[in-house]
Amino acid sequence: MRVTIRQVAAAAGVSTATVSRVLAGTQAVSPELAERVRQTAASLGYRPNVLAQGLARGRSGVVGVLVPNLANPYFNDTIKALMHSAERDGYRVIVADSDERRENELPLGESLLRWSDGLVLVASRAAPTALRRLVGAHKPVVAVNHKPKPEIDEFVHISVNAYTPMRELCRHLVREGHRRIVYLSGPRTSWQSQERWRAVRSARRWGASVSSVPCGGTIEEGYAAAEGALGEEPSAVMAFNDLAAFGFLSRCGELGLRVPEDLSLTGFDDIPFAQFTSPPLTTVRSPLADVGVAAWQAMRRLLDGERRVLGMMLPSEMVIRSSTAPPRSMLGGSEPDKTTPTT
Amino acid sequence: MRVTIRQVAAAAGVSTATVSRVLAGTQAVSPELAERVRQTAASLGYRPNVLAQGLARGRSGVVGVLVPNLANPYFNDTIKALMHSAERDGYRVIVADSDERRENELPLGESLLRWSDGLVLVASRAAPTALRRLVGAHKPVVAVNHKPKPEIDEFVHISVNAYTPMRELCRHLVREGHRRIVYLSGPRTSWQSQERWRAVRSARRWGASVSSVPCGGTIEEGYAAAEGALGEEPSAVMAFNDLAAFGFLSRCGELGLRVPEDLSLTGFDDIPFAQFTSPPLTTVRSPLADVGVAAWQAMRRLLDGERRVLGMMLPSEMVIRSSTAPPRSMLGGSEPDKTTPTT
DNA sequence: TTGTATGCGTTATCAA
DNA sequence: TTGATAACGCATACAA
Repeated sequence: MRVTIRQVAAAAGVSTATVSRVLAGTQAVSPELAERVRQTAASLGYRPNVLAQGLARGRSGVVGVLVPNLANPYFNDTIKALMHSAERDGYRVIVADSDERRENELPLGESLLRWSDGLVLVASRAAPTALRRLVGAHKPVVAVNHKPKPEIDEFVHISVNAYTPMRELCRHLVREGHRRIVYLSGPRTSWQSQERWRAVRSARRWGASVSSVPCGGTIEEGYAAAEGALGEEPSAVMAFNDLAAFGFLSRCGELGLRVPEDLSLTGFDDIPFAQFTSPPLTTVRSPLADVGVAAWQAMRRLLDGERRVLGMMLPSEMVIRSSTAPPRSMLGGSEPDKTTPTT
Repeated sequence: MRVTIRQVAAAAGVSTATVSRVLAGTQAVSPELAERVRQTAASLGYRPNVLAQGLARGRSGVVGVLVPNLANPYFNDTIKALMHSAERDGYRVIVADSDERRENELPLGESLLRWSDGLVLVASRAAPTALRRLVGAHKPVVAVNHKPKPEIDEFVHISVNAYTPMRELCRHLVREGHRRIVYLSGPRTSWQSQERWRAVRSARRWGASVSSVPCGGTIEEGYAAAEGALGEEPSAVMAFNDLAAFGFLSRCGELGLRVPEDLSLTGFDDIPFAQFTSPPLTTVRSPLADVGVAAWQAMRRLLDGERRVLGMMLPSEMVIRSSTAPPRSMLGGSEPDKTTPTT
């Protein structure tokens, strides 16, 4: 059996209470005693039993994180930042993966809450009733990139502002001459996808015709959605995220379509490999790590008992690379915007 | 406060012992009583406190997983499979990320072990002394893709046989006519990288000249290593993994080198996007999910107290796609690159 | 400042 | 089959 606090107390000739106080630093102990306790604890290699600590303290020192899909690089940076932030504060993270199935979220969330002091829901697609039950556990819940629900205001929202940069990106495309834009939509229940589509629709006011094609957020779905989207004969395609854009790009290559010569393409997130595709992807840079850090800070405050913890809307910005360019009609044709002609 | 076993016992008019027995199913209880207990437990929404359970049982129902880098897609599928397998057996997974720094492994591993009943080390680069300390906790340790250490045989190994398919891939390249092969090596302390390089070296017996260029396992490192590797004037480049291959490929595009016309390129792992690059990547398919499942099965057995749990060496296979082709020298013969100059 | 004693919520041992 | 009750290892209110 492992060495317990009792053995340390015995070896140091003090009570278990003193050992506990010294090691947790919760109360003042005379320097000599403290030193002696620390010495013997170290020499015995004593490690407090976290389960017993948790039981006695009423909190486990663990937080749960629920993501739709661990295999999506998009979530990795966020989780990583969250995890490291939590680690620095002495917390451990347990994670679960709902496999993009909203019906998994409630049971998994409840399971996580049994182990943890709080729950971080990333890009949750859970129904309001499910969320209500999760919140009902009376433990802090932080929602990342989740649609704000006025009717359940008991959790803190950390979100990325997708609308503004996405709209800016549309504006950019329109300025370059694109008039026919297709949006490859993400998971149906994804709030972020709705926001991005809302932004794309706004391009109508600049005179573009836009439509939405069901797709998803994976490489495979982007690949599969390509032909349908091309049927709409767009000059620019805006994918829900970089993964879908990448799958789409791959299919374009097979079909002999060149990007950006024949077609402009944009993604979203700016995951690490977005700048390494051929051509490098025009996209929107999501502050992935910042989101993780912000989520932890909010969680930390909630765990510390703060009443009003405010949510955040983090900014993101357009990143123009080489997968977008003026459409062919602009290049050949009647030479509309004469950028070069000096005469 | 949450509802405890005592309240359920009171409401059902039985002892806490009976409630525990019914819900855990550890001992026979008369059907009527059992039913009554179940009813009241359900109606009260009783959930056993996992911390108290863990303390009383002497095990937490949690296993720890330590990976070098959570952001590497390579690990995602493995972790995901491991996690889901563990979930099915009622276990939760806590994960930590060493950020590719071997000095982080010991502290993180020890931290994980405090919470968990066992530890899975994925692609560990820890020093033998560190491993010895981890094993010293007397909890099961499963090592995934770690160099077998004869001197510490107290943990079970689950590995992928990289040597055989990598060698086969070399043979394939040589048969296609490649005589000058460069290997982009992975992390220095990675056993898998050593195995793969050992396989590449074996190409010497087929008459090829091979050399190794320091690189790493990330897109960025593959990108950065490109120019140095090209300096060796190889006709084929074999990257440590798909990520490095992808970075390399990206740089080639910038330098105006076409793959596979000017240069053949291979990866390793067959991560999801390998088939979507342009051109699709020739690589070796690592059974990522299978590794996760096998690691859990081994861990499960160890947790159940089995004495001799055997390790496994999982096979992997070469996947030929379009990033490899016979070198130009084979195509043109004595007419090296007369593609344009007609005169 | 230090020690004593109780509680945290379950499981498991022992009697009945 | 069921019920008291002692662990499990630690934290803390209370006393000294």
